[in-house]
Amino acid sequence: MVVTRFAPSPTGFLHIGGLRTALFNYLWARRNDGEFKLRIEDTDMSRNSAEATRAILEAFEWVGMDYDGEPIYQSDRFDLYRSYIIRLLDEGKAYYCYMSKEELDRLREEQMARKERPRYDGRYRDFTGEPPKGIEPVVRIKAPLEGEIVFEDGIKGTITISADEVDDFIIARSDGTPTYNFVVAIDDALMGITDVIRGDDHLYNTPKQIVVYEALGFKLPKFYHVPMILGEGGKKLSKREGAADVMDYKRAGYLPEALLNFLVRLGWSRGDQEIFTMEEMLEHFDPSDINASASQYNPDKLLWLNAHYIKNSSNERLASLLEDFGVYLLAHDKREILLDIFKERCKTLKEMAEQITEVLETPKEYDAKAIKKAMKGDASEILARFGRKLESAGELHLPTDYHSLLEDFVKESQIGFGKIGMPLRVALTGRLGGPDLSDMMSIIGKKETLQRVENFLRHMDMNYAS
RNA sequence: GGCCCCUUCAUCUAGCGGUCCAGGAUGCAAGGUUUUCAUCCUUGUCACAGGGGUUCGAGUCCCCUAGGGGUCACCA
Repeated sequence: MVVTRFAPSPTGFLHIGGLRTALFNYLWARRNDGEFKLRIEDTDMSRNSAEATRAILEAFEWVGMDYDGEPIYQSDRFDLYRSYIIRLLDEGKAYYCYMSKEELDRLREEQMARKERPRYDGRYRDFTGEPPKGIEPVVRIKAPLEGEIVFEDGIKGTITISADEVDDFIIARSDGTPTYNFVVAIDDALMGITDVIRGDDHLYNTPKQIVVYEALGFKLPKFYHVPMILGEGGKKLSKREGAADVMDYKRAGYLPEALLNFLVRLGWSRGDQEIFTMEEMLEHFDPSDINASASQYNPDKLLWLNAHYIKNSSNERLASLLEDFGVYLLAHDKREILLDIFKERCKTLKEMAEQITEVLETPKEYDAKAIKKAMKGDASEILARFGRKLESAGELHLPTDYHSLLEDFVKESQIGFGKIGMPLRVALTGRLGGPDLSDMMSIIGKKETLQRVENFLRHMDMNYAS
């Protein structure tokens, strides 16, 4: 049985690095019919917030990842941690250290002055005398004095760290509260976590946690330290790149499956495959295939994937998603045409909403450059003539109806398509570019088309009359 | 700075000693399709960080150098 966990500290929103780690854990657990658990690391009472926890849960819900059981809050488990501290104290595997913060600071300064690594010197490790008065002691665990701490990392291979890199670190503060490396080891062991997949910024915590595991006689899980996601240029991921809230991606019009697909391919691959459905990820993901080197955030690829998933979404889903962006299409009679057209051309839902709105609304202004290009010579006249033809035509509904009308017009007038195409385009949207003219006319209807032609001709008269 | 980890196109990556004059994808460029823009299709551009070994043979193994990242709390 594989049991994994995601263990964020609720100090802010969930960013994509965290989401990727969560995804890896989720996939590996689900692939093995195991369990994926959530643990909130809130031992530092001054820094955590309930709001942050809610934000993390919200992000999970958006991308569709579920976890087993209820989230575990470390703040609920202080008594448990306390009992293990007492046990280690009783067994002589941990001890009270009466060194004050000031003394410790002084020691560190001296060590740094001597160009040594700041490190607790173990002065209370075997202390048996009378403890100094007026000091609330911390509890330190006895780390090995010599030798090496060696463990197998499923991604990076054998990691060897010299014992003198690991000092007798504090497991309980002077106020009695337990510290991070201690509680992580206990919780992982007690929760039955078999595979720890986490960011490689935790690589150096692992030997410390191993000290705890061994002192308590717990079985070690497998460790996988996933390289970080770097920003563009190979530097730390910045807020405007991917360090922002995962929910910002929703607000920017990304589909959750696009984000997940993007993230799973950052550091992991399967041959040449780029597109992965959740089912395919579930079928193939293995943390031991994760690359040992860091990867960079690549917004272009995310956009490409998002465009791909938009194209392959049902119109019904898109219509309902678009409501978050102020576009209400569920009851629109030309909904299918509209969505068929725009899902082919947009990279985000937000962009789609903007472009749909542009077509649905009468242009408020006309691009001067477009006019210059489209309205040469007798363009106004041609457009007016097209208007009259449209008016006198009968009932028109489908894009093909409008298309034949346009074709007839071009033939009768003995002009190229561009002669009417460009002016009509500016009349309809205010600029050059955009969807097929027949499609647009069909969507907005005959009446609105005529109205826009008329509006535009009036605009030309008023501003460009010669 | 000490320690640990990493190093294939601009970017994500394939490659697990010969099948690699290094493959795919994104980006970029050109062409085609289209009434325009976008999509789409085709083609092209672009890499084994450097230097030593090991080996009949190295992108693949080892060492060194350089570069990058991480970490050194009574934070998590």
